[in-house]
Amino acid sequence: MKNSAPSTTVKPKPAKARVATPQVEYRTLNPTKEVKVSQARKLLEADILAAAKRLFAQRGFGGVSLDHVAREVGASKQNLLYYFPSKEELYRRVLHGVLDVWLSYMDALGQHPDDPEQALREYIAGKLRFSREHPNDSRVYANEVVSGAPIFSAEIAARVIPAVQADVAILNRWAERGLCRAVDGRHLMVLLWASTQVYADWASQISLVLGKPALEEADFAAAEALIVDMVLRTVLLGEGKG
Amino acid sequence: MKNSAPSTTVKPKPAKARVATPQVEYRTLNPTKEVKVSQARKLLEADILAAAKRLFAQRGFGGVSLDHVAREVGASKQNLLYYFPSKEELYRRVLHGVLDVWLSYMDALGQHPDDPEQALREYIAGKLRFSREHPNDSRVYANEVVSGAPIFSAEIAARVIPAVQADVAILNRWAERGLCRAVDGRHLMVLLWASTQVYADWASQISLVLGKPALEEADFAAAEALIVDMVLRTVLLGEGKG
DNA sequence: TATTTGTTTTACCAATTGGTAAAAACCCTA
DNA sequence: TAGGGTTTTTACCAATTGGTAAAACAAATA
Repeated sequence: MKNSAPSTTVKPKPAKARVATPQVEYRTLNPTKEVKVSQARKLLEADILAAAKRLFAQRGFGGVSLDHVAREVGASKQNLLYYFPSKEELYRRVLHGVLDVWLSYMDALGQHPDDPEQALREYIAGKLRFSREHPNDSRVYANEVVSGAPIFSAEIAARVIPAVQADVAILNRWAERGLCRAVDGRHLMVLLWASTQVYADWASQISLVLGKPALEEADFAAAEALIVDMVLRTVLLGEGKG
Repeated sequence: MKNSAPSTTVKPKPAKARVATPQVEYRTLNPTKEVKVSQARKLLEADILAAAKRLFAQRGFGGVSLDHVAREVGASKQNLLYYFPSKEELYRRVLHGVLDVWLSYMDALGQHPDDPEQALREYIAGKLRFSREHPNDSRVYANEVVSGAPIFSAEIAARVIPAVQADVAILNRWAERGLCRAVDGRHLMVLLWASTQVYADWASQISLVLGKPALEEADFAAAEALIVDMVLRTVLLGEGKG
């Protein structure tokens, strides 16, 4: 637990294999060395961000210490602070990346301007793919929003809200053109977020409900089928009332 | 900020007005004194639990310090530790209360064994009422589940899962009796939780979407209308396919 | 090779963390 | 009013927190 002896013991952990998503421009070089040394340093930054994301997802901002993040990547806290000047700045950087990913899975509605069914199918599929492929991004986002978005409400207002409004506008245009039923687009969007992201954020409880240790692809497929079914029944024109 | 001078300065804050939900048995006494003194002491415990719930909801387990909770109710940390022997025990007590409330809003399905429509309407209405009336309960629960339920997975498995299974069984029986369509009840329950609790957990973002500082009753009514509409279209027998 | 630049380590820091021990104050009842 | 139980305060504690300063080390460049 406590390795405070400063000078005698050498740190045994040799900076751990770097496996994080790079996001750093590669130069093609000598393939014998896995990555150029200067490159490896740049990678450390991405590595720190990845570890921080994982920890923030699990324990929230207040539940994570810089030392914890640093040890996770085999660096010292002071070394981490060389790359990120403060804990809040690190968190902000993580959130920024999360928001990028979040938004990148959200642009399906505009891809099919004349086909509500196809657009909604792809939107739901994309959002569920986000939950499956980036559960920690989803959880970091959820943590921040549940906390009242103390750090990121401005960025959400600037980047998420316009995207939502665009989607709502598309829904309204479809309704005007008689391509679909008129529903409250804002609440529909909320419902789509909720019902898809819950498969990342609540994975622990859902797997208890399903009686298996972790969610599998078939579970996501079943969720997708149900959500698509519900949404299309509601939004598409049909024999029903209203 | 720092009031570490121990002996000279007397704490100015005189233990703050107690307004928490009592949950403590009252004896009817002399109404001139608001509550009997010994009663007030019992109230402190409920007060601590209420403050802790609020803080845990906002900042998660790791983001809350005992000192913070204690100062919120005008007591000292050591005094708090007299009532709750450790931070984890305090958290556990809060979670326990939250789970009680959560479950108490979940028993609507069995109330109408022969009327799926009415049962589902009331279930959705009840869950949305929970989000409106107990947003912090919902957020504490969400925080714990997002974190992977490290403390409470056993209790969830013991109390929540059976309740869900009972509800799923009811849905299946309805389908067998031809009262409704056959859907995957487990995923339907997940969807119901997600789409109702999101109005507590994501209130900050939803109010941004709706362009108002806080959610109003009309917003919950609109949400209820949409969710009920979607669920009934999907679950009830109708003209549609499937 | 010398120097500059970029990176990491060592050594600190004050404040806060959860928690303990015991003295003091309070309250009720005999 | 004296005693006993309950509650609160005072006084500590070691460990951890986020963060700073500067020395030491490594890399690229002149």
